[in-house]
Amino acid sequence: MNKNDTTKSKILDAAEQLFAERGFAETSLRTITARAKVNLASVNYHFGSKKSLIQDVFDRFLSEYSSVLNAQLNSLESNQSDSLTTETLLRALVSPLLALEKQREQSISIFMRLLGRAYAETQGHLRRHVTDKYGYVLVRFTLLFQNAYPNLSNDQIFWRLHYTLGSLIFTLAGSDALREIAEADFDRKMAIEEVIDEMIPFLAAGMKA
Amino acid sequence: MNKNDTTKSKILDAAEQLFAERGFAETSLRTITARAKVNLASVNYHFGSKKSLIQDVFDRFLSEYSSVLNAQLNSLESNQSDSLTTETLLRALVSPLLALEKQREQSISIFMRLLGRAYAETQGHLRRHVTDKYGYVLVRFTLLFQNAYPNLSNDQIFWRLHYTLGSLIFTLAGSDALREIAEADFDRKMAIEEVIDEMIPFLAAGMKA
DNA sequence: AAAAATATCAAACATCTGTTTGAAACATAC
DNA sequence: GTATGTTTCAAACAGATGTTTGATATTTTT
Repeated sequence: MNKNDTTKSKILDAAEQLFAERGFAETSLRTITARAKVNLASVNYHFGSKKSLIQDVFDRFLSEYSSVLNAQLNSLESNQSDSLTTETLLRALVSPLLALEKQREQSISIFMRLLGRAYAETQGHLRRHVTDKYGYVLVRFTLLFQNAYPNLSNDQIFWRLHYTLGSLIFTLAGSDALREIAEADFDRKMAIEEVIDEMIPFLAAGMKA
Repeated sequence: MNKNDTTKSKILDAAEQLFAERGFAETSLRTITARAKVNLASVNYHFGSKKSLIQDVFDRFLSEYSSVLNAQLNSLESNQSDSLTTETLLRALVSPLLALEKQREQSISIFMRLLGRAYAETQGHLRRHVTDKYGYVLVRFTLLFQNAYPNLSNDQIFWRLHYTLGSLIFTLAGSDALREIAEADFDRKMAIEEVIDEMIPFLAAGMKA
């Protein structure tokens, strides 16, 4: 059987999409199993509980993302001896998302809405799980920026990085809706790549301010 | 009886805080009425339904916010004949939040998490309600920026404004948690005003990029 | 091919959800 | 002070939720 057609991954696919669309609490296991065309009980059989399913959805996405990102940072570090430019670093942050989009044939906004939701779950199990398991990616990124901007203080780097993440997550999470509004106003539907191309100079200018 | 001690406003207060902390679906009417120390049935008596309660929570916050913001923009427009600086406009956007924080003795992050949640509710009744009723504030803001940057195209203004909103909402929504992390790293707890003072140059540089 | 382990299924379970009800308490008007 | 309208309250309601069960089917191992 194809690896993407197992009951387990059919559930993950359906859950990922529905969680991004509606949120965690607003998505029932019955809705998930209906879309995945599997039996209701199979969620608890394969994942144990809804909580674990949510974490597994994030694990699948974040492990794919951070492995591509880490590879990208490795090659950047080895090819360039001196410090990297802001634009290059920001592209390294975003491009794994575009790669994932192509590979999975799924909008970036799905992933970003998931991330945004994890972020909003300030008190929940999810935020702890994500930061425990993938916080090192953010740390690595912080170090690269500290290297690129030796004249900025550490807490300035820290905060500017979060301003940047806010822009990225927020804009990309709403990019589908925003692009529709923009289309109505300006008679042209932008590609997601164009939105990103517009955003990176904006963010780079802020980082350098 | 004090206007803030009515059953209705006790429910609004409790709901506002709980919605921001946990989300809408994750907050039951029983949790709300327990914290507000009122009877369960009083929510449906005073608000009709949970849906209406959610909308009323937003209406209370957004009408207070946008009335202060509009007043601020009015006085800015009348005092300065030529176009306004980015920094001034951004301060006008944020300062009503600081005023609300003082007046209500409640963290800004509560309001911002509420806004972020409304934003995440891409398909729900709430997003429509908010944009229908308060979208004009955003339009007014867009026009001011178009005036300040006549050389930028309209869709550039549109997108940069959304990058800015993303940074603002995301950072301020997580400001409590972020300030705690920053405190552990740098041995100093920043005031929310300091975070904003750091953020405005960042955003202004992006707008001007 | 028999045996063992794994996976699927329909049905039931207990619990929690928003909402409604009808009576009681309270406030206001005449 | 009685009558009228408004608000509070405990209890019940119907429906949805995550989870468990035990039987059946499927796959893997021997």
